[in-house]
Amino acid sequence: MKKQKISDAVIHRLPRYYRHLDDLHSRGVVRISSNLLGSKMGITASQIRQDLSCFGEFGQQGYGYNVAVLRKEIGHILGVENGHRLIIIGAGHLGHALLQNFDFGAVGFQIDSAFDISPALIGTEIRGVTIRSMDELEDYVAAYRPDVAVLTVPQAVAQPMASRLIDLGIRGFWNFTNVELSTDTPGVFFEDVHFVDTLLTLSYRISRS
Amino acid sequence: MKKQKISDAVIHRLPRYYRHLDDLHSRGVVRISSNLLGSKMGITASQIRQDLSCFGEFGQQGYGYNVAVLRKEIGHILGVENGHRLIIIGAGHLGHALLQNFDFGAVGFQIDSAFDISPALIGTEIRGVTIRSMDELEDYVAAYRPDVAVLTVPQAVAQPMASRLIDLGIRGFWNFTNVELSTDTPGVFFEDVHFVDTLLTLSYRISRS
DNA sequence: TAGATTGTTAATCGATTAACAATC
DNA sequence: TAGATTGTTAATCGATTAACAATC
Repeated sequence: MKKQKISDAVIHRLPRYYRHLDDLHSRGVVRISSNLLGSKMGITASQIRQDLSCFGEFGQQGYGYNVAVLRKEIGHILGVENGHRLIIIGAGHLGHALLQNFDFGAVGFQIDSAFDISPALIGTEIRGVTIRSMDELEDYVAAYRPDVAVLTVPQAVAQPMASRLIDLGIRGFWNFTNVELSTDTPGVFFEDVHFVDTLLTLSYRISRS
Repeated sequence: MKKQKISDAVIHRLPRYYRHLDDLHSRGVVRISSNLLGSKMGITASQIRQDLSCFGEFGQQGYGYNVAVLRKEIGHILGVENGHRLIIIGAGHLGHALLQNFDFGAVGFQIDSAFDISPALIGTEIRGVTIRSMDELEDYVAAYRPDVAVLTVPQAVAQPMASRLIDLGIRGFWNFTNVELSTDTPGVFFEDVHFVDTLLTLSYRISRS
């Protein structure tokens, strides 16, 4: 096991490993070799072994990997057991859709609360999550200390809202606003879901084939 | 200008260039050097010039790049002028949110129609787009030949639905199902929006800081 | 034991950065 | 003209793949 800095390339493959192992696990597969997993995922066995070696030794010569064990280990590396707590900022159509469809629990997140400015939404409840007024944000975060904010607000208020939340101690942003956010505060992470970028990539590919 | 194969790394930076140039353009900036654009985007000037050289010569020595021109050129490379046509498969919460919030026109896409199986939705209209029954899919696609399908259906029906659409001639999938799709048909592209993966990446980062 | 498959080191490949002549 | 900045070639860096001894 090397303990050098983990590259972004490796980090971005971890969730994919987790997803595939979860799939194998739920289908009752007990063991898998790097070779088999690689062909299932369309990458080389070498890369899988190289990636995993950044974090430890999870396999066994002549046998391969125990699916349940490896799934658990990668889950641990990703922090799915840490019980991160999350608030949703903006309960419009997208926030609503995430609340309704997305299985936060399956990846170890717990939805604490949602916030919006619309009087029509405040006080209502979606899937057991109460929508609160943005005015309560300061008090709420101070009291319950959530870790992550899901940002689904209009572009114009994205950066000010992020800054406000960072001041309150939020350290992770799942950012759906299509605005690139920034901060001077160290230890704050932005994970952007840029819908536009992926659709443009698709446009590029179908335009030249 | 080199005309070798364009790497994925370059392709994935193109939408980002486009987004930043669009921003500069809308703010009235007329010219920009690779150096300035690089510091705005957090990448090196060298990389920008190297990337652009894959597609042509868009700058001028001693001057830099004309923002409007470069924006248009990259838009052209991405195919935003091609008027791609798109159908939405699954008009649940997520499909609904995309219809309501996402500016397809800004990236050169036109929403043709949406499809669902829910009788409560069929026949209704969202932002001028009619929701049709899935039963009409074959006739509709045969008649209007859309290019791309947005897939927001339950996981269980994702692959069969994709296969059905591929048989009808759909060549691009904007895939929100969290299922990895596949096909034997050449010239079909999948662009996945894996919510789970990005949230897990965020979990990883906040777990070790 | 023999076969299989790991973890790791070395080799290769590709992507990023640096340097600089060309030229606006 | 002099200064600025490109496009491109060369150098460096990092990531992927191959190879193989270790060993279950």
